[in-house]
Amino acid sequence: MYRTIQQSLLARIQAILLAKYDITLAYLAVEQPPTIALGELALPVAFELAKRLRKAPRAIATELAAELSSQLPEGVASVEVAGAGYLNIRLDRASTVRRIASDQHADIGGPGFRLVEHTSINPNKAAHIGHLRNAILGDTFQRLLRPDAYKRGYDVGVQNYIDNTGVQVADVVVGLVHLEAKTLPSTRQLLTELLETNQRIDFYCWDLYARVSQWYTADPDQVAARKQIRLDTLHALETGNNDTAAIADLVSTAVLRRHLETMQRINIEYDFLPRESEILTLHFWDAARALMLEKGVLYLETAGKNKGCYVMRRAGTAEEIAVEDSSLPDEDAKVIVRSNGTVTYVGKDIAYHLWKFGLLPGKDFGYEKFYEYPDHACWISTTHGETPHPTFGKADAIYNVIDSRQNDPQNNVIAALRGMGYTEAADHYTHFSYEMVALTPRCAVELGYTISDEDQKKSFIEVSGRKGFGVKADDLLDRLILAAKAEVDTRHPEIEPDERLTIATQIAVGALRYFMLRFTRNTVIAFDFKDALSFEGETGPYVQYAIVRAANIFRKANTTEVESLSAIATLDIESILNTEDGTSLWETWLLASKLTLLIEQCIATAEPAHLAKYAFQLAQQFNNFYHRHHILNETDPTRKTLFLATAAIAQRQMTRALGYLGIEAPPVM
RNA sequence: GCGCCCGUAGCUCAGCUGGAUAGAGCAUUUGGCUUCGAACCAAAGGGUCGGAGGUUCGAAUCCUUCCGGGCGCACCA
Repeated sequence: MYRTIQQSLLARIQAILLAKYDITLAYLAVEQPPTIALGELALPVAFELAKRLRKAPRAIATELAAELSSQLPEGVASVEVAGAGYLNIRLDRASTVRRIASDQHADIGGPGFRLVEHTSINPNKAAHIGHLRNAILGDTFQRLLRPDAYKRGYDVGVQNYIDNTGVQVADVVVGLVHLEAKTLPSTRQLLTELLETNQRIDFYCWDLYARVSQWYTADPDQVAARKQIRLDTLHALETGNNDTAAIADLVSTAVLRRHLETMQRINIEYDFLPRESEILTLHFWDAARALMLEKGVLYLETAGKNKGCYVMRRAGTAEEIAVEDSSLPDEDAKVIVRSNGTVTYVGKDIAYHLWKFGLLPGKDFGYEKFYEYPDHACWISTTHGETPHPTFGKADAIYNVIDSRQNDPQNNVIAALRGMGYTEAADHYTHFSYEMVALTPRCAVELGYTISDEDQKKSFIEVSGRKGFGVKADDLLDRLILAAKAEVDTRHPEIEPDERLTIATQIAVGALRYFMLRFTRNTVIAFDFKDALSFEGETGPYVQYAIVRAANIFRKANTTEVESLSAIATLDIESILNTEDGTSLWETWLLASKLTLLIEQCIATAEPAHLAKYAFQLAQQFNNFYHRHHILNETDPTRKTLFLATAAIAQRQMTRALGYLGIEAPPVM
């Protein structure tokens, strides 16, 4: 509702500016005054115009106020000039509250297919907390975009890229074959055994991957030979149709399945899993290469250190330097095809992204169902595939949730698209970048790792799959559930154990998802169990608890949220809202009405943290209200009805906000 | 050396495309459960917004420069 009022107000101001001064502003700032006593909205537009109109800001503001007052937009009670020239807007509290109660709000959405890629864990080890941040960011963003009961939304596809033929998978295959002496049949047997004994294959690989990484360099005499084994294994995976590739496929598919299970525990689902193996075998690169050559982005280097390679001008380098005005080779160019004819990672990524935008002529994946969720299936790429199948490429906009260390490669892909003339695609390519999750030295010690004196002094230490150094996602979740379960057990011994576990899980997921979302994307998270396991203060459970409290009120009052909200339609709430006491109620309504605004902001800035903050603030506001007014004991019937409606609106919007964060509200806790 | 990011209260972080008196959580101190559940609320202390210039009516926010820290800069993925 707040957004609706903002929009109509801005439209009026623009109309006035045009009519009175013949001015059109591309952007009009709206803020909220520092205190509600000054009003609900503030426009600093008079400052902006002061120079252009050669007038004092206050004089301009006075003129604008007069124009606005002659015909106030709906819901606006008064306009006044304040400070050095602010235009402060006061809303009609009662009518606005009624509109909020009837759930009027601006819509969000539009045409076009948007592709969100997130998670993309190498299928060679267990997911860790860094992967959790990625997946939670991506999933939350996807929820903000997707159509739902609250908004029209956008058509969205969620995909999780699987690098099943890369070095990381090759490494565990080397481990299985050369450290564990596994063959294809015995690998198959191992998988069955692990499954039957309820062991996690991804955990098994976690240790094996760390072991094999050390093994490569453990014996100085063997370094060259072992490096060769690694390369041969990688080559076998890329070629396919051999036992080594079959082992890789078995293991990576089993690990992938585990990743999907882990993510499902925290309410994350996918639509499609494109795999690198299909990008190779379906020859996406060949089509991309032809296109890049045709567009002149890719060229054969004939001199210098990159002689014999196909290269591309690196992102960010000035165009003047690169053009062939000088006979000197561009030494800084990015190699796309090596002198031995094989394609690099960035080359494959360019092909893949051409496909995402539907720009790769004659190429598409085969598709088959891979994993069933309660209300939809997740598809995976294959060479042949089933028909019919959904369409996943041909996106109008894409969001790649990839950590900031991949900044340069991502920019190279964008530069390639732009260089090929696909400016639309390049403009709608968002690298949804975020900083890593590291461990505090204290946390590392707590986990039993020995750390150097140098690391001890740092504020955080980077995790490393190669060293087996990190916190596994499932382990963290298990610990969170255990801690939440202990609380629920003592608070609610009367509830059935199964239900207590369900509630504990909801709380654990709430704590985890909120923890990952409360930091803005470019903040490095220094992970510590003490903070992550907290259920108090600025946490997910704090918001969940506020919702539970509200729900308890309706249970005891023997009414519902919907009834309470409709009950105020015919009541005289003006007299209450316009008192000093009513101001705190009004502030709760005002904040509750900002949900749409926040969602729009999060989408525009690709920053879900704002919504997490909002959910917390709303819960704080509600808790304050809860303590100030004892709702069920209220004797004045009008006041009681308004109190109930206030609790209802807070509950409704908190529940919605948490929903977008992927957090459920437990019935009790 | 080049590129990107960060530096705000004791600690961890917000600060909405520049706006009115810089805010939260944790920690510390104090007060509040016979009430709709205290996973809560209220209050207090705590700030040269890394330093210095500049732009502006106005700067934590934009520009320049310096200091400190992180991450990238492969014919690896």
